[in-house]
Amino acid sequence: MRTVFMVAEKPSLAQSIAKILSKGSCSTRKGLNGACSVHEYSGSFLGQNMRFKMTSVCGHVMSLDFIGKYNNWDKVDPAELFSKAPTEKKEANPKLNMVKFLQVEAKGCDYVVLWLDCDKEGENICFEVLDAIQPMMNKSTSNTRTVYRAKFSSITDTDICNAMSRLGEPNKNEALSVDARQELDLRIGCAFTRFQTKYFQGKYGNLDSSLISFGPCQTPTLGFCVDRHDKIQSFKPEAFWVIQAKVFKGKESPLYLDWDRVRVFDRDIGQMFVNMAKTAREARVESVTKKEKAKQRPLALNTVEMLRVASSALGMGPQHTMQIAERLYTQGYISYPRTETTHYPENFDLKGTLKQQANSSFWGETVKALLSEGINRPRKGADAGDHPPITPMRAASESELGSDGWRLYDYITRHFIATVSPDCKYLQTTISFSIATENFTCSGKTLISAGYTEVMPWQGVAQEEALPACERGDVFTVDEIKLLEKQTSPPDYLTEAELITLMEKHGIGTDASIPVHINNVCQRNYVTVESGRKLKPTNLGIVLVHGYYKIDADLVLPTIRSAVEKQLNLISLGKANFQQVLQHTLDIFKRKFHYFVDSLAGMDELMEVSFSPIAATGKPLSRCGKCHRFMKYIQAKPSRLHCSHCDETYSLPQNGAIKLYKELKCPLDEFELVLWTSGSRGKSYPLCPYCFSNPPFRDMKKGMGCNECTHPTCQHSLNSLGIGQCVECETGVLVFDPSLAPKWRMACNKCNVVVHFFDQAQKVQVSQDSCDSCDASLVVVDFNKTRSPLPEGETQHTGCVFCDPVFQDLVELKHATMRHPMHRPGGARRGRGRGRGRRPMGRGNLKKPKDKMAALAAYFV
DNA sequence: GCAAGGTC
Repeated sequence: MRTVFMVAEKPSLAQSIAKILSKGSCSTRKGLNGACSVHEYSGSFLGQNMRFKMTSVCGHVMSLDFIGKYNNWDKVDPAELFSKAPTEKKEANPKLNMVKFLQVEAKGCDYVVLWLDCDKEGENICFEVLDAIQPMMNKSTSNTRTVYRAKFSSITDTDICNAMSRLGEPNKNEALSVDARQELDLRIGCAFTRFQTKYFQGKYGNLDSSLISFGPCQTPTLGFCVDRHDKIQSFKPEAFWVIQAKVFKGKESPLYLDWDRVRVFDRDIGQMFVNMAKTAREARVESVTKKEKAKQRPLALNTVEMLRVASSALGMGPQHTMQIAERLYTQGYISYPRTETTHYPENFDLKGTLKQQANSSFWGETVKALLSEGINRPRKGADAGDHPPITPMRAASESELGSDGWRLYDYITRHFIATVSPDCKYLQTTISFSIATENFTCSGKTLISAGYTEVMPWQGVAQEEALPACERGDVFTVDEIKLLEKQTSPPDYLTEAELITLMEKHGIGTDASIPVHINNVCQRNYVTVESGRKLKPTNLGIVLVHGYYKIDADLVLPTIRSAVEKQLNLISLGKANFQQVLQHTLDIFKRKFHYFVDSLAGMDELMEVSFSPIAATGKPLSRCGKCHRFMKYIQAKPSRLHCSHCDETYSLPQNGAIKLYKELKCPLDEFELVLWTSGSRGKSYPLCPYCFSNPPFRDMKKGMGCNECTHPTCQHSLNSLGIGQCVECETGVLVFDPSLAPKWRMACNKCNVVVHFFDQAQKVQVSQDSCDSCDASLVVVDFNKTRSPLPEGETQHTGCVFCDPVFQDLVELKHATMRHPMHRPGGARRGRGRGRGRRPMGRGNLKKPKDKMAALAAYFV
C-alpha cells in the first residue's frame, strides 16, 4: 500500500487536521524529537486506498546565517556583510532534530501533502520540508505528481475536507520572497549592529554598550517611543481661558455648563464674553434633546487586542502575556493564542462555548440569561484565514490557573461573552442654554440596558446624577459666571498599548513578533517600562534615534519596512526576479551603510553630550604591562580595562566583580593580575588582562584566566595550582584558589563546582608530588599549633584531598565525591588508563610542545 | 554577541 506523508506547521494543527480527515480514527505516536507527533490512518487518495502519515514541524525548519568565519566580529569588516559574506541555511533549532525526524518519517513515502499555514512563511516552510524529505521518498513510478499543497482558511471540517479534495501545489515565488526577506534582514541588521556596537563600545565609558543593535523592526519601534519623548520635550504649555457657568432652578442642585465656544486663547476676549454673559441674570433653556445611543459590543478577540488590554488593564507586558497565553493554550483552557482573525468561523459553536461558563460564580448569571434569552449574533470581523479568534475552551477556577493565568483567562472569557451579548444602550440628554449672547450646554447619560458591559464593567456607562426635568423656555437662575485660566498639558509617554497599535498600523512586526521587538528595545537599554506600562526612552535610545534622523531618517522611519515589503511582494506575485530585488535592495542599503559610516560624527556629537569618553571614566585599578601606568576599570557593561596612555581597551569576564590581585604580575607580559569573583559564595580566579584577550599559548583560547593557563612555571597557572579532575564535569580541573585565604578552596576551571577545605588552616600549598592512588596533586597544609585538627598535635600534613583519610573530614566534598575515581565502584585505579583523575599537565608527564616554548621565548626577548 | 520570522 502506498503512503501519503502530510506535514502541518505545528503539532497542534497536525492533530486537529488528522482528526478531521480520519474522522477521529487515527492512531498517534510521538516522534523521535519528542516535540512532534505522528498520526496514522488509512483512507483514499487519488482513487486508491492508501496509508496516511500526518505530522508537523515546529515553525521554520531552517534559519539563515553567515558561514562561520564571517561571524568573527574582530576579523570581518561589517561592510562585507552586504555582499561578500556567503550565507548558509542552518537548522533553526538543532535540539529538535527536525531534518532527521522528517527524513525518518518520510522514508519510503510516495506522496507528500503540505499543510503548512497559508501565508508566505508557511509557503517557505513547504520548501524547507521538501528539501529535507524529497531524497528519502520513493521515486514516482508513473508520471503522477507527488507533491501537493493544501490550501485552507480555517480549521473546520468543511474547510479541511475541501482543501483535501482541491489540492494545489506550493508557490515557489511566495517562498522566494521570504528567502529574500531573511537575507535582507540578516545582512542589513548584522552590518549596522556590528558597526555601531564596535564603534561606540571603545569610545564611551559610562555607556552600557554590550550590544547596540539595529533592525528594520526594532529601530522603528524605538523610533515611536522617542518621537513621543520629543513631543513632550518640545511642548510649550499655552494658557487658555474658559467660562465657568453655574446655574440652578428652585431647590435643585446646581448645574455646571459647558461653553459652546469651548475655550479662547486670549484673556481679554475671554473677559469680553464674560462681561457680555454677565449682563443676564437668567439662563434660558433653548432646547432639550434626548438621543438613544449605543456602545458596540467588541469584535472577537485576536492577539494584538489581547496584548493591548493585557498591558493597559492588567499591567502585563506582551512577552509575559504571550507566555501565559501559551500555557493556557497547551493546558486546554483557551484556543490558539496567535491569530489575526476577529471573526468566528460560520460553524463555530458559540452556544457550546458559552454553556461551559454557565456555572461560573463570576459571570454564570449573565451566561444563563444569554442562553435562555438567545445569544446575540457577533459583529462581523476580519478573517485573516489563520486561526479562529481567542476564546475560552473550558471552565476554569482561579486556583488552578495561578494569579496571572487567571487574570488573563478571566479577561478572555469576559471578552468572549461580550461578543455574543447585546450592545450597551444609554440615553443621552442634552440641554442647551443661552445666557445673554453666549450659548452653553449640559449633557448627561442614563443607562437603558447594560448589555455586554455587564461582563466588561470597566467599559460601562458611569451612573451620573440625573439632569433636572425641563423643557424649552424654562428659566434657570445664574449663580455664577467667571473666567477660568487653564494651561494646555503635554502628552504623556507612549503606553505599551499605544505602541502596539502604532506597530500594527505601520506593519512593524507580526502578532507573534510584536512582543519580541518591544522586549528587545527594553533589553537593549533603549527604553524602560515605567509605571502604567509607559515606555520612556533612555539617553542611549534618544541619542540613537536623533542620530539616525540626523544622518538618514530612513533608518528609523516605519516606512523603511513597508517599502522593502512592497518589493518583496513583487517577488511573491512573480512580477519581479528574486535576485534582482535582492541585489537592488542590498545595493541601496550598502550605500546607506557607507553614508552612515562616513557621517557617524553627527551621531557622535550627540553621544558626547550624554556620555563620557572612555578615557574620562572608570577608576584606576591595575598597571598596564606596556607603559606601566595605571589602567582604568570601566564598570559599565561591558566591563573592561582601558589604558589611556596606550589607548587600548582590554575585555574582562562579565557578571562578576573585579579587584586588583595583590599587585602580582603576569610573567609573560608584566600586566598586573586582576581577580574576578562571581559573588559571595561563587568562585574566583586571577587573570591577566592581556592574556585574557590574547591567549599566550596555542592550547589556550580567548577568555581564559590563570586557572586555565598552561604556563609551565608561573605560580598562578593551572600547572602550579591544579589539584585534580573535577568531581562533576568531564573536562574541568579543580584549581587551588588561595585568593580568599584563610577561606581555602579549590574551584573547577570549567564548571561552577567550588570545594571548600582546610577551614582555618594557616597555609595551604599544592605540592609537586602526586597521589599514588588517583594521581591528583598532593596538598601541604599548615595549621596553628593551638587549633590544629591533625592527630597528635601535628601542625603540618601532606596528602591527597581525595584519598588521604587524615583529610577526609577537612574537605567538603559531600555528594560530589562520588564521581571521583577514588570513590567509584572498582576502586581508585579504575579509569586511570583513560586519564581520569589525572592532572592534565602533571609534573611527571609534562609535555614540552615546541610552539609553547617558542612562544615563551618570544615574550622574554 | 548580530535581524526577523516561524513555534515549544
